[in-house]
Amino acid sequence: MSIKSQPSPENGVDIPAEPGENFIVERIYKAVMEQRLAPNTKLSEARLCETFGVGRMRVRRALLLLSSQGIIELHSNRGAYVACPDKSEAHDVFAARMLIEPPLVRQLAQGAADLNLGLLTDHIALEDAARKENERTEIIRLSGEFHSKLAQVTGNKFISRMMRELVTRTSLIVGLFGTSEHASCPDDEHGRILKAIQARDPDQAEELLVSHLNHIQNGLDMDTRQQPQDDLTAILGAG
Amino acid sequence: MSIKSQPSPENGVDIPAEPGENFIVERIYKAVMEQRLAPNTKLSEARLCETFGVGRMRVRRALLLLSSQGIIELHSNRGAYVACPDKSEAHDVFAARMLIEPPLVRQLAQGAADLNLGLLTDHIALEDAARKENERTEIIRLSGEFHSKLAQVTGNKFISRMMRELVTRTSLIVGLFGTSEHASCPDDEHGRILKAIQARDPDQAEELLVSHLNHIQNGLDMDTRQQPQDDLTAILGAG
DNA sequence: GATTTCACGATTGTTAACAATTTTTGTCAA
DNA sequence: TTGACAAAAATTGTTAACAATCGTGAAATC
Repeated sequence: MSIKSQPSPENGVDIPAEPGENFIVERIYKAVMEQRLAPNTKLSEARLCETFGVGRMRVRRALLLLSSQGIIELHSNRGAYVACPDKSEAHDVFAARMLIEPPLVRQLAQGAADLNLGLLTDHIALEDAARKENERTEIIRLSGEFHSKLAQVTGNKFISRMMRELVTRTSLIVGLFGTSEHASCPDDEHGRILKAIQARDPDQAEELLVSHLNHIQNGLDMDTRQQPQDDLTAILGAG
Repeated sequence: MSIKSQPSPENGVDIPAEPGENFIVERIYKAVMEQRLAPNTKLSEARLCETFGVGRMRVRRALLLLSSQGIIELHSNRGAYVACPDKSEAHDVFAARMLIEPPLVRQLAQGAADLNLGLLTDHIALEDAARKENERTEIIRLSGEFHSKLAQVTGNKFISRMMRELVTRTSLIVGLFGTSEHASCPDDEHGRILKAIQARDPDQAEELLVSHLNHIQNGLDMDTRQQPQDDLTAILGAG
């Protein structure tokens, strides 16, 4: 909301003078998306204050926003913890995605010519590059972002928000229950979905997407869990 | 989040000792849903403080939450205003609903037998009653809530949240651009949709829903606007 | 040795005063 | 009357001190 958080031009150093709450939200959001912040990790106010060099008010506002997005959970008098979806929530997330994404890609495949599919082709390129370089966190983040960008090309901000939330949640779930390393988004399925969209083939696009989502689900084992991280500054400071 | 906001048992009076931020959020949310709070109405902190008998902190937290749900907008140093969707946003809302709701009712019509459709039948009864009594605000609110409840019967909290947000936004839009009085949700279309669901007829359910949404859209005139309300205490105090 | 109790430290929740900004009001001149 | 300008009032943003709560660990008791 406020504009102060931008790095001011007269500021010689690269460090922004005053990170706004949006900055903090984005930083934590990104860390969660890249699975650098494990579920159940505690986010203490004091820690975040010194990490971002900000007063407690900003941190608290950021935490409230994050909790309203379901990224963290606030326990009264006990602090903020990275959300830790259970089996039932995981089921709901995939059910919601199965409901929304098929008609979404179908619509894209039928879509008007003025759709900016370049966003997606560029993204696939990024994914390929990251896979070649074997950059784990980058691969994970881009894997999720592809689905967000599917929504973005509709240009509809509500659809984008919904998908963003579902994808974030999925990232938490995969981090919690994922088994094999490549489970997040196998091979080049994204590329094939995009090709089906470009070929204006709604049926195939939908089919590819559905089996893609199934692959992700099948890579989950609902009985294994990770333990919480703890060195926040290292995790949030650089990213 | 906190539990304090419940009216305590030992409290003889009906007035809750300390309304939590959830209470404030719900109250304002409801006022918006019933179109008692017009778009662009200013919600000043001091006003809300005395209306709810609460400190400024609670009010600010509530406003932040409401803004994250898109119900109000926060302008830096200028305060909070009830969201005022423009033509483009209105288009996006209906596009999003057209994407989500058809597969949703389709799924309900195909749905497992354990779905709690009683929630919907009860709701239709309430709508009929309100229509008979000619209670304007009640009719408006129930009209929107029907669609929220469609999502609720899936038992999926993500789908419910999405629909709730879209329905709220729709209420703002209808309030802003709606022309005729009965435009909100014509006749007994909800009842017929429910019947199609009960009859396990996905095609008809979807068709009825799509035409229903079209009716709502057709009742809008994107060139007329209402002016802001101002007596907050009267509006929020009783509802 | 195990369990309960209590007190301390650490963390979160709240309040009130202060600072900064915007909006309004009043004045003066054209 | 209208417009610009300046002071004042009202409103929002921020900070820091204070209060309340929770977790931990030591001491005491069984």
